[in-house]
Amino acid sequence: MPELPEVETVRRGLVPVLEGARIVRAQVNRADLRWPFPERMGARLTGATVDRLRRRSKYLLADLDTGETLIVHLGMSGRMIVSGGGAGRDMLAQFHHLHPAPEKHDHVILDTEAGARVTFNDARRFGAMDLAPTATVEAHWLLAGIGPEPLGNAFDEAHLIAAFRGKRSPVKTALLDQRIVAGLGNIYVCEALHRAGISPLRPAGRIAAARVASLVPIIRDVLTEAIEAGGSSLRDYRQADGELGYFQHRFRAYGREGEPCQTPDCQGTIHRKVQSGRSSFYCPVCQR
DNA sequence: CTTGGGTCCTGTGCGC
DNA sequence: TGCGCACAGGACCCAA
Repeated sequence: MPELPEVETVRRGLVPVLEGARIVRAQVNRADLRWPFPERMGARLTGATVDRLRRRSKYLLADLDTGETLIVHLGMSGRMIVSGGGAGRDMLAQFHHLHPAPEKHDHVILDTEAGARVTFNDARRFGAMDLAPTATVEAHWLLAGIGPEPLGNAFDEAHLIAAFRGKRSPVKTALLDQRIVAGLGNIYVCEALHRAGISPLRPAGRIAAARVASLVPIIRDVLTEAIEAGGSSLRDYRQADGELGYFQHRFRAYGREGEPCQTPDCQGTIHRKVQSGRSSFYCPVCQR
């Protein structure tokens, strides 16, 4: 499920629970997700305090006071469910230190000293967890090749123009390529291309530089709006489960096959076309 | 090197 | 109500 905005929403939901919190129990219910868990993961987490909870692309990074960083990827269906203890939690649950009954696919359960519980649930098991030294975590094989953060300074017009130059693959594919820009997935690529008026089918290297440049602020806007929509309901800790929040009602293209295009003065209809196994939603009239 | 297709896994929703 | 199928927001791996 989660792309950058959802992961960022999850991170913000987890910060009050995990930052500064000591993990007193780590229950690991299976040996792997997409890849094997690191050796003795439960033992290496137990007793550790989370100094900081960061995000890089679609990865959550929990820096521990042990010198290691817990790397978490939610895959397609991963959720972080918060229950029990800590300020702002459900009062009844806080009082009774109650946690919801274990559910199918609850793979990792972390309990904090303050009585909160964070449960990693992932039905499809495309998610991942690993531990790496904090000092070199950016060089971890999962993170090493990832491009600039789209909301950071390194993502700019010059970078995107250079990255697209000579590329024959469709712009849809190029924007999904995490080496070019971090954190975009199928939904926000569809949304950004729709706003930019660029067809997802167009080869990336055959888009005029000015139009490529226009994608930069559009990508920033789409992601920022989605984060704000997720963040607007963060008072409810359940938001930390990574659901799409209210922004899904604001999609203009994604999931709107057959609906009229929302671009002003455009009479087109949103079409769906499968590109390398992924659905692209776009308006063939105003996206060229 | 780039590029496209296959693949991992379970759940859901739809048509019949 | 049951069954089969298409599809789902990611990203690695490999063949060409």
